[in-house]
Amino acid sequence: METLPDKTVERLSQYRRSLNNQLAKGKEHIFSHEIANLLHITSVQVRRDIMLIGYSGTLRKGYDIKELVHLIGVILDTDDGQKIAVIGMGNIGKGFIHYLYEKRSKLKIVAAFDINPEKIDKTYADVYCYHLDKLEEIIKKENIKIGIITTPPQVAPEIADKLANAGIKGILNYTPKPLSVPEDVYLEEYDMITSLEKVAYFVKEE
Amino acid sequence: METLPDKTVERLSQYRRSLNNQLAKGKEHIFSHEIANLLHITSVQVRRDIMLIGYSGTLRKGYDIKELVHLIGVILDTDDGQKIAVIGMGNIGKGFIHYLYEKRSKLKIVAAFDINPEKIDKTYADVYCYHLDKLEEIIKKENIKIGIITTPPQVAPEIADKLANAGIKGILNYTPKPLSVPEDVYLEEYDMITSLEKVAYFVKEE
DNA sequence: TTCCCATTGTTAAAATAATAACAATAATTT
DNA sequence: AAATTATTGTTATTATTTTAACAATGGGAA
Ligand SMILES: NC(=O)c1ccc[n+]([C@@H]2O[C@H](COP(=O)([O-])OP(=O)(O)OC[C@H]3O[C@@H](n4cnc5c(N)ncnc54)[C@H](O)[C@@H]3O)[C@@H](O)[C@H]2O)c1
Ligand SMILES: NC(=O)c1ccc[n+]([C@@H]2O[C@H](COP(=O)([O-])OP(=O)(O)OC[C@H]3O[C@@H](n4cnc5c(N)ncnc54)[C@H](O)[C@@H]3O)[C@@H](O)[C@H]2O)c1
Repeated sequence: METLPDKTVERLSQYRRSLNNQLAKGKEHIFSHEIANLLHITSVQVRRDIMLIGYSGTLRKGYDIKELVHLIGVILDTDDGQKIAVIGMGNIGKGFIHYLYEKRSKLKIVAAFDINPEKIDKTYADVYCYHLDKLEEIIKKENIKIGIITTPPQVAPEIADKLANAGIKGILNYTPKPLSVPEDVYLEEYDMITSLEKVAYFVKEE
Repeated sequence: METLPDKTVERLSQYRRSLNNQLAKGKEHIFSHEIANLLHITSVQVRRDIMLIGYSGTLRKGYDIKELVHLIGVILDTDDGQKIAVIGMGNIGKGFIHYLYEKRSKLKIVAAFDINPEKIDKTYADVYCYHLDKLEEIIKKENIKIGIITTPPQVAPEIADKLANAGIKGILNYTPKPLSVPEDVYLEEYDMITSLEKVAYFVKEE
């Protein structure tokens, strides 16, 4: 399949979560406008996204939730599940690990790294925390493909370099420091302060 | 000023942070392409954003950093600084408070709320944590206008209702539960798993 | 049966955002 | 002093994303 629009990919992830909730409640079919209500978007957008991934519902009955969840899985997940490392076991890093723990996601955090002796050689929700020096070794051995950076911002560029060298193919950067990565590494950055200042701006404009 | 594009607002916040870094390094003027490099975007975009906020640099000398930072402040900040409350003092809530602590931002977290007795009636980086029951009272008394929700997802809708009732005008929702709010409340939602699945998708597509 | 109507799937249009193009101009070089 | 260069500011173009429009269809009602 040719690559899907950025925003559609984001929504698919959200559809899946909501759909799984509905499945858990015993619902088997769902209409586009129902999905739309759950996510507070429009039903047109839902239908369009579903069209783009090549699924068809049945008229008057809507979409088969199980089938749709499965298809989203085919699109978003890899066959073997992608392995993830977290670098920086502070508030955010730990939060992430605990959050993913017990989620039945195909995405698995398999290693954590830090430099603080109090944090390393311990296990957090089944994830072992290594010293940063072991980064390359473990990433290669485990064939980890994605890294989440939750260190202090100053060291983020250095961590990004190390990750790229070790063969990581995707980085999620939670520090407010913008990073440069080689062309073949996909980079997603998120800055909480930006979100907050955005809210503040639009509140002010009312 | 007519409202700026969404994305421009996000970038202004980022410009300001980078510009302050440069100021701290003793730099007084900066070119559009320098700002662009810091943020890994194009210089055209920088110039366009700066045009939109009505600032002019001087040819060959670039932008006066201090002036630009000041103007971004005029746009993003309110006169008195906006007050913020955090609901849910877990990993993310605490992280946020510590992060904003000692930042010289006009945005001030002035109260936290939780229901866990171990968390309440304590102070975290100068922010006092109240029992959730006090929410409406404190928000009204302190004239808090923005709420950050970092509770478990199940209770998020209930918290959002309480916030809206108490007169909050902007909500930043970090739980994966989509919320509904009254028309006059600005809502920004962010879901870490969505970011992660997005990275995973684009890594897979390579 | 025949007609309505809810709902999908798809194409078309509009809105938003990013990029390119380029004119203007002030500093620097020749 | 003329030409060159670096840089801004702005308009035009292109790309992406969202929204609207509507034809198709099959279930249920009359
Ligand atoms: N931490 C992450 O990396 C991560 C990732 C994805 C999503 N999330 C989401 O972010 C949210 C917060 O995550 P976290 O790791 O900080 O969770 P956490 O469990 O550490 O913290 C939640 C806090 O909310 C409090 N709380 C519970 N019910 C409450 C109520 N009714 N009113 C007020 N406070 C209440 C709890 O006492 C606790 O202090 C969760 O919704 C989680 O799903 C977190
Ligand atoms: N927590 C928030 O709400 C929030 C908000 C905005 C931005 N941020 C950013 O997110 C990032 C993480 O925030 P946090 O609150 O989890 O920070 P934190 O200070 O709690 O955790 C940082 C962790 O990184 C480790 N570390 C330091 N240097 C390291 C290195 N070279 N290699 C590996 N690990 C190293 C530290 O030992 C610590 O465990 C920071 O960049 C922060 O600026 C956080």
